[in-house]
Amino acid sequence: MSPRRIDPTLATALLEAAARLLAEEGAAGLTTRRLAAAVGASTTAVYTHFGGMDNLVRAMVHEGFARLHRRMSTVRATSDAVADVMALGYAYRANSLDHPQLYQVMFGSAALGGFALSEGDRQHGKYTLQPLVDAVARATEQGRFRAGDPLLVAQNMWIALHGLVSLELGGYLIDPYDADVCFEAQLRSLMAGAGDDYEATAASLARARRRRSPRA
Amino acid sequence: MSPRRIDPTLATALLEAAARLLAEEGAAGLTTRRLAAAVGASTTAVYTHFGGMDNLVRAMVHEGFARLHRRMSTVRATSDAVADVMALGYAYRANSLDHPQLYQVMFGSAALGGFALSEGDRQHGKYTLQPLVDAVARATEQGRFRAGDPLLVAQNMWIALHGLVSLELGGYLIDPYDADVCFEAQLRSLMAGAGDDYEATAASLARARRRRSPRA
DNA sequence: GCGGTTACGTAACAGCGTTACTTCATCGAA
DNA sequence: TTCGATGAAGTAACGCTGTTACGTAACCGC
Repeated sequence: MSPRRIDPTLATALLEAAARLLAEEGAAGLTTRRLAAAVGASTTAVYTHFGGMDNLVRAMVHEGFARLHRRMSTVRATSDAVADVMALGYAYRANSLDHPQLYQVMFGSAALGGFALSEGDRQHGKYTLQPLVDAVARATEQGRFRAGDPLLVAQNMWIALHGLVSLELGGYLIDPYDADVCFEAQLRSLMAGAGDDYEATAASLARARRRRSPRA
Repeated sequence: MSPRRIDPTLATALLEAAARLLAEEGAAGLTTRRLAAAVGASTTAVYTHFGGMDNLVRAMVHEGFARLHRRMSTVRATSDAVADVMALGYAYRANSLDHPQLYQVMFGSAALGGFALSEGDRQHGKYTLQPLVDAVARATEQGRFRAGDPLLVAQNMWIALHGLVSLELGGYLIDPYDADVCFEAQLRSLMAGAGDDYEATAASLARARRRRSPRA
């Protein structure tokens, strides 16, 4: 086949095709050859533009973190900071469920060609967590959470949220209690663990639930 | 090479070699050919004994769950049920850190040839959680935890623990707070979230810490 | 118009899981 | 004691993977 001079940037086409392949067929379906076929190019395109499959995956992961951050940023601060924290939890989980395969790649739950996050990638993840840290700080100022470092509290909430999403996506939550039940129970437990009054959390949870974004 | 009639059971030799390969070189190092070379056999040995790579992995995962259950079962019930719960948390994390690669395979954090847990495998995981459910039930009876279904409470604790271990093994917990700090902070938060008095938890945590098993 | 750079395709290499097909050792029965 | 069956092992191949050496064609600055 003769060389083609069609796409303005084959790189973006590759990224879009990779995202589609990953979403539709999972990590196993994302191969250089299928990628090349999807954009009508050769497998070497991946190497000229990204230097290898792992760098392409890294670019996708960066985009995933950016989207997660965008999604978290849509949660506005209100006078009920605890509701804000839980609204962020809803946003986090909703984003993960909208892009399950990408989430599993982002957090290592799907090995993709020996891909591993670099130090810089982790800084990206830290940045993503910032809206939650802010909300926790405000909840602490409002006296709902007991005194403590908002970063540590937020990190522990994120850890628990990740555990839930990770096990939910892996299909480990079945039993009598499915992921929805576990999620709301965990939100209440997390707020109580941070110092909020158990009953006060219930009212905030109702507010947070009303603020759920309809779709990504 | 002529056929060999050496091993009493090549199946167990394969499993042992697989465990060693996985532990020493990670999921990427566990291939049929390297496995065959490790036991001095051909790749077809995997198929005659396990019917495929994924079934061999499944056998390893079952062994991993069994070992986790054994480890959890070494935590004895005491008069301080909250300390028991946290001691189980220590045991869970210690077992995971002793077998990090296996843990990541067990919970899907390392794709191994399209391996996926079956319904029966999940029942196995449920069985593993039982010691924690019992401890939570006793903490509830002792009035330390607020009234609620021990299974749901235990499941949420497990979810949070998995989140921590998963992110720790993936190298996501750096920052000012490393995994050790996050772990103990999370234990306190979890107990408080379940209804325990925040200060009472501190004393129980000290007891649980003293009970840590030295090694696997 | 021309030379250098860059982007791309072709073809190949090594390695992967998997699977016919063959060989050989063992065991039970006549 | 010999014979047939069973089953476990090896050999070789298929199709797939990521990756790379090499050739070629298009673009860009002069």
